Amino acid sequence: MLSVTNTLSGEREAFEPTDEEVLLYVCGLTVSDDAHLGHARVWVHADVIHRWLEHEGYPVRHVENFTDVNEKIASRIGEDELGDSELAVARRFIEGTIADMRGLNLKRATVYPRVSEHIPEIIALIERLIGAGHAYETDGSVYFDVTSFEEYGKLSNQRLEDLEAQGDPDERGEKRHPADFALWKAGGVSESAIREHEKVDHDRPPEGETWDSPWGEGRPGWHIECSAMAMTHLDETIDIHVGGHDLVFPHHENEIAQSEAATGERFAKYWLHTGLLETKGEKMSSSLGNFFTVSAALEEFGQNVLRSFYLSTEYDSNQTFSEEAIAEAEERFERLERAYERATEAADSPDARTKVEDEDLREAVSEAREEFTRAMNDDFSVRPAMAALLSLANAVNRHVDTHDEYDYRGLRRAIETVEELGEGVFGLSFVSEGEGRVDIADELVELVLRVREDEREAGNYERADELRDDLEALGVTVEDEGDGTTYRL
RNA sequence: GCCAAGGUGGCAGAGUCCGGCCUAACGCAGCGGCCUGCAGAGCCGCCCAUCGCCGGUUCAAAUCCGGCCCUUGGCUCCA
Repeated sequence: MLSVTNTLSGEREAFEPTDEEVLLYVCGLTVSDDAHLGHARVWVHADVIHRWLEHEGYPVRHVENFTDVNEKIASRIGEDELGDSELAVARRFIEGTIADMRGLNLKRATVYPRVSEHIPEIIALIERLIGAGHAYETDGSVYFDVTSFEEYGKLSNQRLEDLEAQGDPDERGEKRHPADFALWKAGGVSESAIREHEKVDHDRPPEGETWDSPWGEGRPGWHIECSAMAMTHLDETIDIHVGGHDLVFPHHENEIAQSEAATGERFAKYWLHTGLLETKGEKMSSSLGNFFTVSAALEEFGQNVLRSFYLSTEYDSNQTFSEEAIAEAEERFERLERAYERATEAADSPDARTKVEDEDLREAVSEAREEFTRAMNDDFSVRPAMAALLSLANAVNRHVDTHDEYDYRGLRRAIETVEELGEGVFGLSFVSEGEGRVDIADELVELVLRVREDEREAGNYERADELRDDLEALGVTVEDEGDGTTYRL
């Protein structure tokens, strides 16, 4: 039923996990800075994929790594209050990232492995590669020999000759082939990381971590960690590997090479790559400095609006971040939320009858479920799935608008559908955020509304409108209905 | 230069794999009506699309084939 677009084949393929449990690996963050909205885009889409798989009855084992050993992290040692060691700096950003993830209402991964805690596994994998003749040691560093893996380039459709031609001879150093990549790097952090470090005011040298290995003191290369951690926490063959499009080459290409060279097994069955987030035609990235951090965005827009924003484009397309796009995402979410609230209120009201049956409403519910399922099974097509929920919202509104007595069962089905799909699969939540404060706020708002009602009854509409405007300025939207006044925080 | 993805209404964005239900979804913006003291929300309706360009296949193409133009991403740390 479910089909996914596999970067490896470039085609849509039927999804068939190896075992009952789906093994999902998400290429996580290098924690050298606060996470930005581009990272969150991957998280939310991976989260929806995870949720949909579970909804369809697949148990999911979800592994998402934190890269806590990296030159960039080391270069920030001693900066501000970040910490006085590479791992301390990393820990500080991991904490922030976990908070961001919670703020976005992501389902927890099964494991969040860290590179620094998998050095023995990494070393073992490198030894295995050397033993199999796929890697060589020079001066305490170990490189993967790309010419030893005949399928090298199969993910990104690169040919070794092309890669060789474009390689800068000066950068080749001790590598046999320009595309060879480091599995293990001798010594501490590089010169460039030290220079980067010295640009800022520091009181300590950028002493990155080093570990003992059969080749002497050193640090793991960038790509090997993912292979080692995926194999440790999942298996030698995983089902789904998710990551940003910018990782296809060289990162994922190298992961395939080193993993498959070592095990002789296919590393990942399905490679899913998420599109990048852009601002004004440029990708959002730490190095370009054009980013919006997740925590700032959560503060400003809230988790529902952000999720709604990400869900307005398919996972594999690029998306542009703009104020207008956020505003539209907010409208979409609120349209759904209002309908949900209306349905709840109508179902709970005395006008709801179990003997009333509105065929249109009930049909709309089953159509929405069918369409949502069809869309999600078609490579997680989130946008048409959202359209299905919005069509259901329309049917709910129409039902409530045109009936004096409500179809209780029909409304319940609509509510359950929105809860199951909108909340359960899309991870939206149709309750006011910050519920803790709502209790007293509610009473205060109601108090003001009673005053306003008196003014209205007395015909003092000017005064009533003033009160409404003042409430609006505080973030409370007041709406008069035929049978009373409602408000939203 | 090499590799990949994409060009659909004012905006955004499905549909393209499996040609016809596409007279092109959902939404935002705009316009009209209903409702309403007004506004908002909601409902109903409308406006806006030679589906990048050229050629081909076909009874039939946004969808298939060929060529061209343009945009974005990767080839260096990157989600």
